[in-house]
Parts: sequence; C-alpha cells; structure tokens
Amino acid sequence: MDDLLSSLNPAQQEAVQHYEGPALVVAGAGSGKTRTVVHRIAYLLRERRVYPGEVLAVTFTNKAAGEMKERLARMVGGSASDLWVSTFHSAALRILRVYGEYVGLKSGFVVYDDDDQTTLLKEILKELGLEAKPGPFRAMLDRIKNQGRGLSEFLREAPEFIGGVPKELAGEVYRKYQAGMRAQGAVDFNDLLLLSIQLFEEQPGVLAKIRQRARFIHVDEYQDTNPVQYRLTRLLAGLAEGGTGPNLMVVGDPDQSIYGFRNADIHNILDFTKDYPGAKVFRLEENYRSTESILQVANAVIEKNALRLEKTLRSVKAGGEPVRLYRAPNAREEAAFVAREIVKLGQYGQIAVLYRTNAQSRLLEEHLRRGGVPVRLVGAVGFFERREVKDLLAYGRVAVNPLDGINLRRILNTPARGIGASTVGKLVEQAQRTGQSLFEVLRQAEGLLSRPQPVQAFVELLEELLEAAFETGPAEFFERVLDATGFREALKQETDGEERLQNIEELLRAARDWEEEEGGSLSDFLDSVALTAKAEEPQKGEAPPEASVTLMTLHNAKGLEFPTVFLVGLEENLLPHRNSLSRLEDLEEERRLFYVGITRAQEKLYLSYAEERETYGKREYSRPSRFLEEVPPELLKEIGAFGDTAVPVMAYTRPEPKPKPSLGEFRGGERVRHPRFGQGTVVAALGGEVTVMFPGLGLKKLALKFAGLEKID
DNA sequence: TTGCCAGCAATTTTT
DNA sequence: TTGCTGGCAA
Repeated sequence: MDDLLSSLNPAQQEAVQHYEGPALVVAGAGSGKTRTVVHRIAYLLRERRVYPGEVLAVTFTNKAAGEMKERLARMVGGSASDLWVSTFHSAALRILRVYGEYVGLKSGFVVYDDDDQTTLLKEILKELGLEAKPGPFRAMLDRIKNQGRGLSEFLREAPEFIGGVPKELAGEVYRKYQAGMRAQGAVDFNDLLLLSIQLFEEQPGVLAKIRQRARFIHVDEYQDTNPVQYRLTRLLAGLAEGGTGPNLMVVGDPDQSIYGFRNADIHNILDFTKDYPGAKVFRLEENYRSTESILQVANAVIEKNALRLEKTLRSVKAGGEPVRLYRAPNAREEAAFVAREIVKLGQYGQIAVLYRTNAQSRLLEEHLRRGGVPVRLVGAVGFFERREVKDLLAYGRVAVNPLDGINLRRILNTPARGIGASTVGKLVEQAQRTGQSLFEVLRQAEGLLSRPQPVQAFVELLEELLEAAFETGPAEFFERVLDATGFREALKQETDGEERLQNIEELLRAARDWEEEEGGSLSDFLDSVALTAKAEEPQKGEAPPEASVTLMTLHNAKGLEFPTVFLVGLEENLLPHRNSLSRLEDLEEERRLFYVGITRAQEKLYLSYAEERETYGKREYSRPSRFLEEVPPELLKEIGAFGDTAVPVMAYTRPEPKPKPSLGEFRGGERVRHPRFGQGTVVAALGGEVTVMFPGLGLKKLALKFAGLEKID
C-alpha cells in the first residue's frame, strides 16, 4: 500500500501520515494541496482503519468538492461514496433539511440567492418609505451575519448613518428583513451556517450525531473562512478529548487569502496553532506548477506582506523563460498588444488573461475577437441567474413553498397576464396590513379587486402546480409550467427571445440530466440549483472552451492554472485598487491578488500596464503599480509593442519585424530543452504530441501542453 | 400596463 | 463609457 506515499515528496508524505489531533497544512500555490488531502484520507482508511462514514471534507466551492470526490473515488473505490465531501453550505443545508424544525424552519423552506435577498430588501425599504438604495444595506446584512454577531453589537460600532439612513432605522431594516425571511419560509446563505450553529448549540444530541459522521475533519482553503465558518468548524471539531486534540486538518495558504471583503478572516489560519494548541504544522513549499523565473517574481512580491506565515516556494521546473513586462501607452494599445501576442502564440486554450475588474474585459474581448481569437468569458452572468431561468425556477420555488412571497411576486405577472403594478400593489399592501401571506390574499382577490378574473385564473394555475410539485420530477414540472402559462410564446415576442428560449431549453435539459444523475424531488433540484448558482455555464458558442482564450478576474482565477498567463492593468488605482489604498490590510490583500495571478502561470507570464486609461468615459493617467516596483528588475524583461525582442520600451511604435515562432511548431531534427529531461532532439511531432530523443533516457512521448519544451538553437 | 428616456453610479463576490 | 432605476407619457 505504499503507493499512497511513493508518489509524494517528503513534506506531503508527512502530512498524509498525520493521524490524530489538529494539523495545519500550509500549502503554497501549486504544491499539490488537493493531492495531499486526497492521499491523507485514503491513508486514514487503509492504514488507520478509519471508516469512510467518519470522514468529512469541507470545501468552499462545488467545483472543488466535485474534484475531490472524483479523485477520492479513483483512489479508494466504492467506499468513497460513504465519505462526506461537500461545501460548507451544502453540508449545512443537508443538516437543516433533517433537523431544521429544531431551529424553527418549516419543512419546505427555500434558499434565497443574492437576487432574492435584494428584492426583499427593496420591498422593505419601500415599506418604510425610504428612498435609499439596497446596496449599503446588503453590505450591512452580510457584515452582521458573516461575523455572526448580533444586531445590537453591530449597531454599537456602526457609523451613525448607513446608506444615508440613521443607524437605528437601518437596524429596523435588518429586523424586518429577518422577520420577512422567516415568514416566507426562506433562508439566505448565511442563515444556513448560522442556523446550523444555533442547532448545534441548542441540541447537543444532534451535534453528537453529526460528530460521529465527522470524526476526521478536513477544511480546504482555510484562509478564506469567515468568523461563522470558523465557529462552525470549531463546534464540529469539538473540544480536546483526553490528550489528543480534535482531529481537524485545515489546509490553506495565507498568501492566497483574497476574500477579506466577504468577511473572510486571514487570522483564522494565521492563529490556528494558538486556537488549537499542539497542532502540527506541515509546509508544502515545493511548487510543481510554475517555472523558476515565474516563482522568483511571485516570491519577491509576496515577501513584502507582513500578515503571513513564512514560506518560500521552491520550483521543481528550473529555469524557464523570463517574465515579460509590457508598457502600453494606453489601455487600447495594451489590449491590442495582448491580442497580437496571443495570435502569435496560438494554442488559445492554454492562455488566460487576468484582470482586476470586470470592466477591463471589454477592450480585451473586443481586440481578441477582432483578431479572430475565440474567447471564453468566465464569471459573466451565471446561467441560473438569467432572468428567464430565474422566472421559471420561481414557479418551482412557489410550488414547493407557497409562502415564498418574493418568488410569488416574480411570477404573478410573468408572463404578462393582466396583473399590473397597481393590482400587485393592492395585493401586497393587503398582505402587509393583515399579516397574511400573499398567496392567501390572492385567494380572496374577489373581494378586493374590481376585476379579479386574472388573479383568480392565476390562483387556479398555482393550485394545479402545487399538486404537480408533489407528483412529478423537476423536468416534468417545468414542462407543465411552460405549457400552462404560454411562457414560450411570450418569450418569442421579446427582443432576445430566441436566446432566452434556448436558455429555457437548457434548463429543461439540466433538470433531466440531474434526474438521471442525482435523482430526487423538485425540492431537491431547487436546493442543488440554489447552491450551485454560478458554477454551471453551458457554453454555447462558436468555439469550444478548450480552443478559446480564457478571460476572467483575478478572483475567479484562484485555484486554476494555465501554461500562459497575461496579467493586465498593473496600475495604481487598479491593482492595488483605489478603494484599497488606505488600509494596510486591504493593500496586502491586493498584493495577494497579484500573487495569485502570478502563480497561475505555468510557463509564460506577461505583465502589462497602460499609462492612460479611460475610466467611466474619462481619460485618466496612471502610474505603474507599486507592486511592479517590488520586483527586482533583473527578473523582468521589458518588451516592445511587437513582441518578444529586446526593443527599448520607448520604441513601442516602431514596427518590429521578427516574429517568433509560436509554441507548438516543433519539427523533426530540432534541438529542444525539457525542464526535467534536459536537452534532446525532436523525432516526430504529431497533433499535440512530440516525440523527443533524450540522450541516455531514450525516446519520450510528450504532451506539448504539459511538457514545457523549449527550442534551443 | 407598457415603454421610453433622463439621471445616476460605477471593486473583487467561492455559497 | 455602460447599465440600471424611477418617473412619466402613450
């Protein structure tokens, strides 16, 4: 069974063999973090005779959870299905679906996403006669709930005005929000965690039961936990028993903590050894991802931070091409440069362009498309967030939980059925006055409206759907909604009707797929959608994603890697962002963001900045990012506008002839260098594969994508 | 009830 | 610059 260890480096091996008690794995970027956790779990099962039903692994994203499950299945086979691998939020939801009544939840409760949350907030602001925008109040909600403190505690330290409203009144908004959520049988993402904590604190019996399913706990990306997740983890881990502390292994990298603005607290990981005395610390510092040149830049940048645990990434891939720096006269030229360079490189699927703010994507996309480069924009509007998809889903939410007033309002006149704003107003007002649910009021429309027919017809429709919700799976249910409401026909009338229709069909397909793979009720489907919202983005485009250049924010890039990375807009006020300049903690988070961007690159890294950029239609002059000055100049190679030649930067306008052959053009007879095997001669190149003769090693078939081959003359 | 236009604000956003 | 909201006219 030592195949569990033989493929690992010494530090990884030690972490994998850790048995009982708390442990912190400080896992640098590209150091084989997931691999280590997966092997550790396998090791527990095989060598320590731990039951799969006693292992919990928590991640932040569904993607990470999915990946871990998959790798575990490959590693330990069938018993993987007994392991509990999930996100914080789905774990909490699963618990609350079973024990929710202990904390006052009704059985059909729904999970509200950001959008629903904002709608409810707006409604409350209106009800209180406030003109304010919901934004600041959303932030207030998040702060109160993410920190897991009460309202009064928050108010004590809050500024006098929130969103232009005295803080006492803002507090009233919060109270109304909470009451509104409960009355509608709704919870938000934060509630999932907060109510789980409440459940555990009030019901020791339940906690004890859950703990049996979680005797060995792993928390991934621990640097991104907020105070609520911290407390939940602590509760699950329990107190030290008889010498050995809790069997809690947290994994993360303080240098990649970039969600402070979401109330993630880097101190959770920094202080782990104080919180859990006797914790063992394992450091994974060997980086398998990036070349030495790239890591040198990364290390130089991050060591300027004070809030960190000492750590230096060592590269396994020695050498590598120098990191290139390009200075553009303006943002347009920067985008043009990126596009030109990418066209030269080819292999679009291996390239990512990363930026600080979404607004930067536009110019880049424009120039790339103009150059005939297919583009994949990550993190635009998520599929489940499209209006028409949300509309259809709202029918499901209401059918499962008729108390859900927000979603009921959403579908009341969607598609239009003659229930206009004034009618809706009357109905909602009546509901507020009498304290009845909106659904209840709809049923009594006759006495309230002069022309109740449309509402009555709608109520009838709803009642049918309520029944359908019990009888059918999600796919069939949505079909019925579409048929009964004339949804498709209504969409066809709209401007983007065709596209929206396609999205509807996509939802049906997703529902059918889900029934096949997971199976379950409409309610289960809605749960899974609520917790996945952003993840799935069916790509229907000209080119498949693997042939497209990826464009995304630095935040979205965390956890990913690409052979070639362009990091653009490295300017003061952009990275670091203007709003993060005043506090040192914020500035360090910006630096980490830069660091995360750098460490995404495997082989080639381009940095760029523009001396002039239009912001909101106004021209602004910018200075290069202070982070660039932190990089020793000898680690960077400044390049001119036409690419990779040592042209003085000032000469960016001078046409530069000599195009460099792009990666991927290998021919027989050519001399190449491989990061591990050294020098060799190309024997054959076919598709994405090259066969190379290495003296002393023989013939090697290499995937171009991963090999990191370099031509030498 | 719908549709259009002026006015305004504008990081990042795993769940 | 864009994209959304609220107010008002048809």
